[in-house]
Amino acid sequence: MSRDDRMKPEPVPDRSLHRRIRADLEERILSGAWSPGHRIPFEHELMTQYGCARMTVNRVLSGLVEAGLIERRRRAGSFVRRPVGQSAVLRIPDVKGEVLGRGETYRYELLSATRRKATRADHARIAVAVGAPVLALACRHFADERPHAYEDRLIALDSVPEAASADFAAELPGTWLLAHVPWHEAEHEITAAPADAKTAARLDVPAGTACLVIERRTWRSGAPITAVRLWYPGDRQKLVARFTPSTAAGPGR
Amino acid sequence: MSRDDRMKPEPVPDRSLHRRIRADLEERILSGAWSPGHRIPFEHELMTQYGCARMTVNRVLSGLVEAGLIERRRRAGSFVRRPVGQSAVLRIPDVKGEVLGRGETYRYELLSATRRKATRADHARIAVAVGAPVLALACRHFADERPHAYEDRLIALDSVPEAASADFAAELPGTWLLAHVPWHEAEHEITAAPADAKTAARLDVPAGTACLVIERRTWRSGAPITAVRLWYPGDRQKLVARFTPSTAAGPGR
DNA sequence: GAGTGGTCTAGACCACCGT
DNA sequence: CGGTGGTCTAGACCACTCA
Repeated sequence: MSRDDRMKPEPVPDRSLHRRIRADLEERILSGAWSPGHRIPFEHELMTQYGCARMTVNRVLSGLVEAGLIERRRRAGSFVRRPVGQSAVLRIPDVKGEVLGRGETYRYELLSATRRKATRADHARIAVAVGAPVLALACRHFADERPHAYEDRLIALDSVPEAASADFAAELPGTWLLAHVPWHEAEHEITAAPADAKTAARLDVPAGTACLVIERRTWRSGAPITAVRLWYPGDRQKLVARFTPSTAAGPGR
Repeated sequence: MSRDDRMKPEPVPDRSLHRRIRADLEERILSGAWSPGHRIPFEHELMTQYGCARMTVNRVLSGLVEAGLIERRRRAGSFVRRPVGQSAVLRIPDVKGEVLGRGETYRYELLSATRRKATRADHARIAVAVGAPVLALACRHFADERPHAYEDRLIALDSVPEAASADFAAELPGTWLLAHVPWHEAEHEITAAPADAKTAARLDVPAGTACLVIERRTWRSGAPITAVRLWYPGDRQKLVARFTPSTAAGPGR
């Protein structure tokens, strides 16, 4: 209404209208112009401002809710949320890709592959039934011919029986699993630990070296798939996580 | 059409219709019933299946795109995406909340607060102009009266001049900043490192102890706000990240 | 009671792209 | 060319909640 001609969707002036509205509102929130607690305009006000239907602004505002930037209360209005504590989107690196990405040569070595029955320790690690068949793998990742990471992996064969016949000397277990088990839920646990003698030897560092240890457990439809523990000498590996409010975890979702 | 009575939105049968459709589709994708590359039904097919308007299924499918679960191509259809490598939503714990959450007592101690001009090292750390005023803080967090974390923080006073007069002996710097600098972008860097002699003494652990080190840099509208480095004895702290495809980073967004 | 957001409809026009 | 998704409209009814 207030703008020139908004009857035709315009051949993407910058982007679509709802994207421009979204960007506008995000900018105001991120810059602090609208600080936490601020009540942002009602849908019908934004409707008038942008000369569009309510559905359009509603879609934008719903998106902001999902992104955790605002919260909405009936009868009251929409409000800028207080920054969500500290959450971040972390990229857990794919070892091979990460090494190659730094321009170093990559090599992978399978140290051992053992098929056995799950122990009590295995159960504690990944909740696979004690006695169920598992495949235990140990391998090393090299960057420029220096040991870069040591990988200790368990695969639940009940969930992924095909893994028993896969050739993990030729193919990376992680890659193979990703290709054979489409979607999954995962949990990552990140700690620092001193390398024990055996691990230190495998990584070619002094025993006790501070290592970054990433343990990843993977399920599919609740069934355990794999657990993998990656040891990186601390000075060799960094994890980087970026936080922007729009990537932050939403409210309760 | 195929369902009983879909004229009235029904008083939330389970949830709203679009949520149920969303859950249905997610389930099929997550379970692997629709594996990567699978073409999911066209909008008009879903429309018929659920007896709703195209706008409704479109909203669901757009959401799945944003969540990174599917990709859509005009004329071709919508397809299940290959799992995104390894990304996860990580909760960087608020030290105080995390300690209290475990039922331990929490105490905070400010060791030093120094106002000075930014050095070259400060610039490298947080890109504050050399010579600009900064506030350097050192503090300790105690859990059950044992040192739990050592915090080394830098605040750019050009960006947050009020920080100069804040009483950081009484209030946690992180909390204070969160309340005074509404939204921000942040970057986290997670590494493992052996504790140097000074840090080890502050944490009351032997020198060389493997520590989890989290460095967080925060900006607001591109201007540096603060950088904080947290040292946790490795056996004392774990970071946990959960990955579910719907929280995974989307395609290009 | 009145005003807000939550949801949904039944259309519509367009851009794009594969055949 | 035809069919797909991308976007938008102008309504509508409802639930909730505050005054």
